[in-house]
Amino acid sequence: MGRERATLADVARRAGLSKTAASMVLNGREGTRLSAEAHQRVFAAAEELGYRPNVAARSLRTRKTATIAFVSDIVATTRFAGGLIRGALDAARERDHVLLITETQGDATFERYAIEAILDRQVDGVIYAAMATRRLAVPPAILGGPVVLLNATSPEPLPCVLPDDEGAGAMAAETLLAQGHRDRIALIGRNRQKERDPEISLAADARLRGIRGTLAAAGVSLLTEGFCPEWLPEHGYAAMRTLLDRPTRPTAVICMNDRLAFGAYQALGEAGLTIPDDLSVISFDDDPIAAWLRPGLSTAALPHEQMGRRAVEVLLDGGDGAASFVPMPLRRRRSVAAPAD
Amino acid sequence: MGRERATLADVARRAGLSKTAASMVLNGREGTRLSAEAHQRVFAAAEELGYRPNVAARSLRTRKTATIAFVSDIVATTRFAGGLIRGALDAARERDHVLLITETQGDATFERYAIEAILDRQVDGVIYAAMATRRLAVPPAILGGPVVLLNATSPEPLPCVLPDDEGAGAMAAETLLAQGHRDRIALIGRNRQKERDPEISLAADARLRGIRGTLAAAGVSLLTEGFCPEWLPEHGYAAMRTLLDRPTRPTAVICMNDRLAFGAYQALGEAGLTIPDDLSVISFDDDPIAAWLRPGLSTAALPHEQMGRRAVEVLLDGGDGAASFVPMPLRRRRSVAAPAD
DNA sequence: CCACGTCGCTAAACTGATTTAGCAGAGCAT
DNA sequence: ATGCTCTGCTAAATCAGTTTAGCGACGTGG
Repeated sequence: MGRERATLADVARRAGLSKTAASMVLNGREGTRLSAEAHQRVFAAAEELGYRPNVAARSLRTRKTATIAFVSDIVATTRFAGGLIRGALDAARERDHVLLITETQGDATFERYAIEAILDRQVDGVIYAAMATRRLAVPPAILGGPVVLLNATSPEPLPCVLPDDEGAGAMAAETLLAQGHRDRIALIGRNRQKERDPEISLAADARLRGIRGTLAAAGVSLLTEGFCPEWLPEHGYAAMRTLLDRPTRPTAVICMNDRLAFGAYQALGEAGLTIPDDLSVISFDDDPIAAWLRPGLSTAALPHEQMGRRAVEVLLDGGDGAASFVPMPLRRRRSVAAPAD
Repeated sequence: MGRERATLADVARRAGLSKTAASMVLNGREGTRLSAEAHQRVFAAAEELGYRPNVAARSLRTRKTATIAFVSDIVATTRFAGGLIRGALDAARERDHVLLITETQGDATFERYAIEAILDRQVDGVIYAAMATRRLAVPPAILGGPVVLLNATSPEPLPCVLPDDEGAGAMAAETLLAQGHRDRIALIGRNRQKERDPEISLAADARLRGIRGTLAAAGVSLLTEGFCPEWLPEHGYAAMRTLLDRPTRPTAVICMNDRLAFGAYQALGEAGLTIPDDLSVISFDDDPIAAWLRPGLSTAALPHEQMGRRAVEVLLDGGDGAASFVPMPLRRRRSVAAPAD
C-alpha cells in the first residue's frame, strides 16, 4: 500500500524551510514564532504534494496512534453488535480516530492474545464491550490507559455506558396503564439466573424493577409472571400457552425481550387470538423481527448505535466518571391497544 | 497504555550482545552465524523482560504492520456483517494479524476518509466487503497493495470471495425433487432489478439459475413465479396470498430469502394451512429467524464466517486469482416434506 | 557602544526497531 | 610470513516524524 508518499522532509524542502518548521506549522503549534508567510508556504507545499503524515513514525515518537481498540466478548452471535460498532465507528471518525477490533469469545487465551496485540500497537484507549448487558472483570493489563466499558459494568470504578433498562421497564408499564390496562397485565420472561447474577445479565433485574415500580405506583400488581429458562422464542411460546390455560386471560403481556414476544405471537396465532384486540403485547430490544411481525411489535429499543457512539465520546472527551445511561426509545407499533372489556 | 515496556536494546544488554544480534535471533533469521549460546541468551533475556516488539517502530522500518483493513459499505443494517467480521477476525488472529474496521456507508466522502486512514496506517492489505453480494467499483487508491473483495466482484481482476448462490439454488430444487415435488413448485421473490443489475445483487440471478437449471434437468418447470419489489416479509406475505388465490395450489414454495419465507409463513398461518403437510417451504440465507419459525425453516445458509475467513486467507496466503466460491450448506429443518397428494 | 531581549528559524537528538557493511580473530594453505 | 577464508559478532545508517536546545540578526534602553 501507499507508494512514494511525500514525507515531511519533502514538504519542508519545497517550502524552503526546515523539518522543524514544517512540523510545527502542520501541527498548529501555539507559541511558535514562525511568520505568516512561512505558514502559507508550508501549507501550500503540503497541499501540492498531497502530504499525509506517516502514523507509524509519529506514534513512535508521541506514543499516540489515533486508534481505539474495541474489545468484545462476542460479535457474531448477536446481531446487536453491529449497532455498537457502527456507533463507535461514526464517533471515532468524527474525532479522526480509527477502530481496531478484536474478539475474545470469552476465551482466556484469546483475550490475552487480543490484549497483547492491542498493547503492541499502543492504542490510545480501549472500549471493552459485552454483547449482553452484564458485569465483568476487566483484565488488569489494559488498565494502564483509558478504558470505557460498553454495555457492562465492573468491580473497578471505570466509566461505563449502559442502556437505561429500568427506564424502559417503567415506560412499558406506563404505556399499558395509559391504555387502560390494570389488573390483568402478565409478564413473560422471569428468570432467576439473569435477575440474580449480574455477571449474566443486568437487564433482567433493571427491567423488572422499572415495570414493578411503575405498576406499584399506580396501585397495580402483575397478574402472573411466566418463568423462562432462556429468552428464546420457544420459551415465549410455551409461556404464552400456559398463560392461555389459566382461568382469567390477561389483557396485556409484557415480554422481557422480542424473541419471547415472537414466541408469544406464535402461540396466540395458533390459539386464534388477535393482537391487539384480544391481547396487547409490549416488549424490549427492537430486534429487526419486531418490525416484521403482524401486527408490528411495540418495543423499547436498545440504543446500540447511541451507546457505541457514547463510549467513544467518553473515552476521548473524558467522561465524568459516572455511569452513562442511554435512554431506550419506545418504538410504537400496532401491538398495544386498550383492553376489549 | 503500555508503560515501561522493555525495548530490544534492553534485551540485547541483558543478553550481553548487540541489538543486531538480538533482532536477528528474535526474528529467526536464517543464515546468520550467531552461536547456539547467543540464541539461548537472547531468548532468555526476552523472556525474562517480557519483551514485545514495538509495532510502530518495526513498521516504520519494514512497512509491515500486521494489520488488515476491513472496509465495508454497511455493517450495522445487516446482521450478517457480524459473521463476515468474525470469520475474518479468527483467520487474522491465527496469522498474527489484527483488523482495522472502517465503514463507508456508501458515502463517497466517508470512503475517501476511510481510505486515507488506511493508507496513513500502512495496512498490509485491504478486505473490501459488501453486505449484499454485488459488483462494485474499487477506489483506485487502495489498488497499490493487496486487495480481496468479500461478497463482491469488480470490473478489475481482483481476487474475490463469494457465496455459491447458484449451487444453493440447485440444492434447494434438488431437495424438493427428492421429496417427490414435481409440477407444483412455486417461486417467491423474482425481482427484475436484482436479477439484472449486478451492482445491486449477484445472488438473485445466481439462485434463479441454479433453481431453473436443476428443475429443467429433471424435466420440471416452475408452476408460478411471484415478483416482489423487495425481499421483505411483507412482500413474501403478499406473494403467498396471491399464490393461494390461484386455482391450483402449489405443493412447495421456494423463497428467495428467509424474510420472504417468514412473510409466507404468516400468510399460510392466517389461511389455516400447515407447513409442511399442506405445503413445503425452502429458502436461502439462514437468518436467525429461520430456526425460530414453527416449524423450523429449511434454508441454504450464507456461510458468512467461512467467507470472512477465506478472505483473510486469500489476502495473506495469496489466492490463485480465481474467484473463490464458498458453498452454502443446507440447514435441514421441518419445513420440507413429501407432497400430500 | 554594549548588554539584553525578541524574532524567526534550524540542527540535532530522539523514538525502537531492521538492515547493511564490515571488523577482529582463528584456521589453513602457500 | 603472508594471504585467504570463515566464523561470530557489532557499529552505524535508516525509517519519518516530534521535540529540545540554541543560533544569528535586529531593535532597544542605559
